[in-house]
Amino acid sequence: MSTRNEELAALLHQMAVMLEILEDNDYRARAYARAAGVVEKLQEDVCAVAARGELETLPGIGKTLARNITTWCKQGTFQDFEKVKIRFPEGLLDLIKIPGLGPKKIKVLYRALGITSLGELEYACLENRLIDIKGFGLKTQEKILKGIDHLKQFARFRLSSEAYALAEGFQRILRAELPSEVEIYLVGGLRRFQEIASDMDFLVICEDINFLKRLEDRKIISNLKEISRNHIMLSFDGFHVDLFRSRVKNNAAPILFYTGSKTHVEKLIARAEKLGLKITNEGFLKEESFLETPTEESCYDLLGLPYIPPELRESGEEVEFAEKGQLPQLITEKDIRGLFHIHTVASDGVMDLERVIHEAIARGYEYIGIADHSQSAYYARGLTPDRLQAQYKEIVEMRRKYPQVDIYWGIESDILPDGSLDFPPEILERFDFVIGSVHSHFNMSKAEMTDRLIKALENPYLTILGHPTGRLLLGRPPYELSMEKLLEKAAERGKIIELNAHPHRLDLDWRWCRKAREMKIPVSINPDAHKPHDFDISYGVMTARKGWLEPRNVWNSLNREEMRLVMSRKPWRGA
DNA sequence: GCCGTTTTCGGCCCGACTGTTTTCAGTCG
Repeated sequence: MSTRNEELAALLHQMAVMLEILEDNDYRARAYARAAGVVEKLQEDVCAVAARGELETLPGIGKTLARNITTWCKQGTFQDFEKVKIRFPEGLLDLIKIPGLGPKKIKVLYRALGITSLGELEYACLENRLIDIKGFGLKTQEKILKGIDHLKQFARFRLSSEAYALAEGFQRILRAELPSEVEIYLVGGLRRFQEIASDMDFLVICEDINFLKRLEDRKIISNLKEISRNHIMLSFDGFHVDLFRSRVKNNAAPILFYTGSKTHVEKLIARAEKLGLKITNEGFLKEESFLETPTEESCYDLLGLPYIPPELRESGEEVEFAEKGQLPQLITEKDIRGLFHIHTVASDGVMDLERVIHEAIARGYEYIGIADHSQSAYYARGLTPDRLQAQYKEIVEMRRKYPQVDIYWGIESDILPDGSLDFPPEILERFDFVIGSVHSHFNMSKAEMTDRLIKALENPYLTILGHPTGRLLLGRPPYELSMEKLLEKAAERGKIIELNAHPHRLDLDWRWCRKAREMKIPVSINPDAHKPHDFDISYGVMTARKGWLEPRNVWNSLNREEMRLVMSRKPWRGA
């Protein structure tokens, strides 16, 4: 599936939302939504199908959609879309981000109150204008206000994946603009791999900063502000940028200084003092003269410390570990030998089983674990027992066809509100592994949710606890639970905890990874893959690194033979 | 807008929860 399919799917989806709000025929909207899903799941390039004139053979795509898609392939848009877009107030789409507001309610707000943006909606709420509308009330109004507040609070934040993409784009532009000898470095929290970012920091080593004015004139950047001689603020693509400047070439001290964290640097400064050294944002000084610090390694070397990777530079504790020579040997992507938690078209993935296998082989993995949704996850076409049987047959066939990779058969089983898994033991027993995940009933009390998950961990068939906190970064807060109690139970029962590598989740949080490591609970870095791109687990690995994890702490760093052995013994089932 | 026929139009994915109602519509996973 190409990105072109994703692009078209996004456009069709937007069309569906706009139609649902503007028009009264929901089914026209639904047809576009359905088509979006079909295009997204399509295994080949949609425009190749269009070129063959075979679009109408796809389910949910008739004459009109076939014509529109064909036009889109040639022109990047189609007339029906443009017509609707002209009639649709731009700011209205933002409203869908507010929890509890769907197309129906937005339609009412638009028609009854003429609301077309978040700002207008907030104002209407503050004037109590929502409570009189049919279907709305005080609670809804308060919930909306809370949602707007939440959005505003997080509006300046980006997922790390998005922030890195922006940082790369910004660096590319600077490189094109600047003479080749100018050095540009990403520093700050983003370099230390925080899971969400409110800004990005760069260090530029150069004399002349007039290039920034030129970029502002060309509207590539905006809000240019000189805070001090060596600190400039600006906006790039709506994202806040702090640009620090240094003039000394081949000097890594400012890189270290601006990468932080503040606590980390303070610890280094304190250590330097004891050694008769001084650290500033300009360099390392001994008796008022600068020392050579061409690399960060040389900086740490002057302090008698081994190199500390940026992602570890947080609380300052890492400096003490470095002093004792006890820094972790951090996991790398190369250490990951196989992937679990992969969805296929059998539930809500877009890849068929064979496509998944090709992807895994192409990426050099030694084993994979298929885990589609279970029967309760109706919205995700969760597998029923009879469909499981069909999948098993397919797995057996693929094992024969692709002996170069080990294929494990698993399930992502819903953890039901009472803590039970979604299939009886006689079915669960047949899987090589079982991931248990919460997908519904999030609003339980802390005690209830903890009990629910503990009961799931007590189930002998559960192998991995999936996305343990359920958080969606910048989207949904984690559910209330006692992570300490969960980890204790996991340790007691030999269970594995997932580190969901999806950039929206990164769950287990890196702060808990360290705890899991201390408790010797294996962490599995899982892609939760629904499409080929999701096989990229780099953000999961970075989270693991930030959580001090070493290869020995990570379950899927086991090699093929080691994994075979574990799978044959299934220690999580107990004695 | 699509589909499957009862060929020319009516029906179109589940279930729990919430907040609104006073029996249900909208949202969410």
